[in-house]
Amino acid sequence: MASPRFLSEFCQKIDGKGRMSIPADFRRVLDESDPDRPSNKTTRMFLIHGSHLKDHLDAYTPQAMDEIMEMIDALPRGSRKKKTVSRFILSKSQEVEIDKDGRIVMPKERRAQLGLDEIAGQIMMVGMGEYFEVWNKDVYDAKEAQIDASFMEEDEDYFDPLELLYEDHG
Amino acid sequence: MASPRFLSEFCQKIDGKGRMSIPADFRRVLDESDPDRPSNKTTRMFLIHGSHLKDHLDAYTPQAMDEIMEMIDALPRGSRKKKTVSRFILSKSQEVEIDKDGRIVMPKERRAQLGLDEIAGQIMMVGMGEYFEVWNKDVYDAKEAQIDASFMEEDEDYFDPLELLYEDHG
DNA sequence: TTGAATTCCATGTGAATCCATGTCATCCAT
DNA sequence: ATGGATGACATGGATTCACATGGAATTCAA
Repeated sequence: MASPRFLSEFCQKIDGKGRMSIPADFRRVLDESDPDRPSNKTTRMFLIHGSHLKDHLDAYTPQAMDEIMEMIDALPRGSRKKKTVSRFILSKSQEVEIDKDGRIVMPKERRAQLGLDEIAGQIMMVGMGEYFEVWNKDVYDAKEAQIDASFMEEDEDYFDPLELLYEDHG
Repeated sequence: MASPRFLSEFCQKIDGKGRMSIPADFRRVLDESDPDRPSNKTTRMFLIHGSHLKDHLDAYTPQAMDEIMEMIDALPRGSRKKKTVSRFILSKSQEVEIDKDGRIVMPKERRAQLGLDEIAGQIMMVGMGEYFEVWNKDVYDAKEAQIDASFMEEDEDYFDPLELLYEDHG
């Protein structure tokens, strides 16, 4: 993957109709990752909400989603593995379009899942390189505090995630 | 790493809008580390602010950041390690551009984090070889005094950091 | 026909850009 | 050596523009 990556975090509002802006930085990544998209077509992305993700969604570029789907295709028909992956990924994915104002409409069921049903709230979008995560901001804040705490107590006074890249096993 | 390194410390002002000059010495390192950058594009750098850094930021060249990101790319999709590193590094990184006056705008949340919200203050930039650190000057001064003191008491009357380079395990 | 979803337009805020000033070191000519 | 010119660099102000977001208008579906 030499394409641009999703970096940083962005907090956006979601209104009662489920409309939310995709951060301009993320939009650029989505656009650039789909270079031969005809100019009359809008930018698209894929939302995954398999139960393994629990309390958030993953958002992928069409390109990355293609790669994943091709890897699934390559698994033998009828295999348990293929069925499991298909169940968790394919059946739990949906495509959404970005309108000319840079917004998507979050599907109703997703809003309910994130605890945003019928109310306007705050969405946190979290860059994870090849994809980004979509969270209810309140949930994310809590989760993050919890993760930070666990790493900090584990490693006492010193912890640097870069060191993980040089460990043998993980 | 054969590229030029970030050396020395520099103190600069940051204004109410978050604008701050990157020291000319550091700018040269950034420029030289990105030799095939098209001349129409401005110099860039990456700021990392993961919670492991606590009270400061790390600033990387695009080149160094690419190396890190490629190591992350190489990890398998869905693996715990990839997710952990992505969460601590990628979601806590942002690209900033250096304008033609040699300045960046420090993002608002970073200013808040460093305790520079809404006020003009002093920034300390500290060369660390491959990257440099960005501190609120007041915080840095305090921290440095504290670090110096701790090493001196720990090792009584003798301490030389160069010796660390020859220890077996660290 | 009525509610829901989609498209279009309006606007305020913050970011990017342009221009101007001041300061300091270096170089050159006197 | 001295004084002045030159240029690099840091920094301040002002203007322009992009973006997020709210609301209205229009289309679609039941």
